[in-house]
Amino acid sequence: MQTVPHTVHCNECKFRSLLFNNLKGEELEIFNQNRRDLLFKKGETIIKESHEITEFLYLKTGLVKIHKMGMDKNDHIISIAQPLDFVSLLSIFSKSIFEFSITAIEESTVCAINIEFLESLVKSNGIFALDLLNKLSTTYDNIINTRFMLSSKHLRGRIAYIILFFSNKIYHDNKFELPLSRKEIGELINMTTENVIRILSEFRKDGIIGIDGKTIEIQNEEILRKICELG
Amino acid sequence: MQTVPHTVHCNECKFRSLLFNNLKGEELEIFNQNRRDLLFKKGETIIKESHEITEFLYLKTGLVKIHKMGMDKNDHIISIAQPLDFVSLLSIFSKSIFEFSITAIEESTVCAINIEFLESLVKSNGIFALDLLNKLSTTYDNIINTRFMLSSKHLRGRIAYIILFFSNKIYHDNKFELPLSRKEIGELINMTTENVIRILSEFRKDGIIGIDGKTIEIQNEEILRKICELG
DNA sequence: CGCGGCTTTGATGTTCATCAAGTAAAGTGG
DNA sequence: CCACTTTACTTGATGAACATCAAAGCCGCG
Repeated sequence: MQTVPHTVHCNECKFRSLLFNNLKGEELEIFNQNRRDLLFKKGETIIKESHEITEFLYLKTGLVKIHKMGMDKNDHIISIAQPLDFVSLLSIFSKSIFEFSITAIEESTVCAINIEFLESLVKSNGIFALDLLNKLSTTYDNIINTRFMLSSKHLRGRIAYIILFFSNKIYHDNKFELPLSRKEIGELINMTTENVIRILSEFRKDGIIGIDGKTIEIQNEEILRKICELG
Repeated sequence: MQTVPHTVHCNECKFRSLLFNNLKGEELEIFNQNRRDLLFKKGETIIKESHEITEFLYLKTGLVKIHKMGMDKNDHIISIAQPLDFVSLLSIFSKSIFEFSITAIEESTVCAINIEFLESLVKSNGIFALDLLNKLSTTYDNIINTRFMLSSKHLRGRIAYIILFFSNKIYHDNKFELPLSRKEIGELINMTTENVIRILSEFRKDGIIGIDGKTIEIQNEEILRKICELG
């Protein structure tokens, strides 16, 4: 991790519209003084579960995984987050320690805001509070709905889902490089590494996708969608 | 469903300490005018998913299930909520329609507050907003953590968990009446009705629990805990 | 009284995890 | 830079966990 100089004042930040649009003048000035920018390389830990919460972080560029160690001592990935998802919002207002770990799966930059300052802002600016409630609720709903949907699918459906997820939601391209290892994909959609590989190979043999190492190319999105929906 | 007369003014409400402790005098008076009490019998629908959100509801007495229809056209129970869990808080700030259904599984009374009034309160009272954020975050965290834990357990572990859940968290008694059918238990912990029955019988044969219709009595909590933790 | 829903048990088959074993790739130290 | 270790990837064989199917008893309700 590396602290980087503020490239832009909050005034000019393109993420301002996200949540901080209602902050004006002096408020935004103080805001700018209570934040710092951080840079994480691929694989670096951004937040470690059970550590104390002192800052609220949000992702400006990159890609991260939200994960947690299960009782089986294996790691489980709860969600993948990209910019505009408010990654560390989770559990920030409910506990004094983080419930989840967050790790960069691509080089990521993060804006960190002092948590006490954020709380004082909620108290003094009602519209900001409402925006925050809205964003928080949406983030959680998405996680619950996704896990809910995945849990009623078979292996093939889950693999299809995750390929479509990276293609449509993250990279917006039929061809992309998987940011996760086969093992991590298993941790994300609840299956063994062997079966991740097996089903990817199966899809390749059936001409649904092309595989070259970590590069995936969707060759038949129609079928992939059907497998995702029915499987 | 039945609208019942206000039994007590918000001033005297024992649930005030939950969330509304910071409302004083006039604020609380207006609050009292913007709410109504509702009574639901066992089995009645409190909230239907995809319906418009006009009120924020919270449970004063009884027990409810939060559930949702899956793509498999089967119902899935996401969580069981009792008084002090803020049932309809979920998705209230993120969408204009409910994401989930809520159904009474025991006779329940609910306090309903106009949603626009609640929003105006968030805007004008920062401490109330912070309390709400806190409660919302806790509610969601609990759901995610519970589902997370259940998903890594085998059938026996899940059944053990649910028996302990009702015994320790809901009824505070070794002997209790299940508020759910075998089918609903399956919907809650993701297994078929037949397997719910099979494993309950197994536990009975092993002398871990006693079963008489819907009445369950825990006979060996030690073992049940071990099955829950290891299974 | 009979119908539908809930419960129970057994038999069967599918899905998936585990085990084993080998290849490829990627880091590590001399 | 090359031997060495480790980590990631891949495929097949086996068995366990679990869903599905079938059949029958039970109970509440119109």
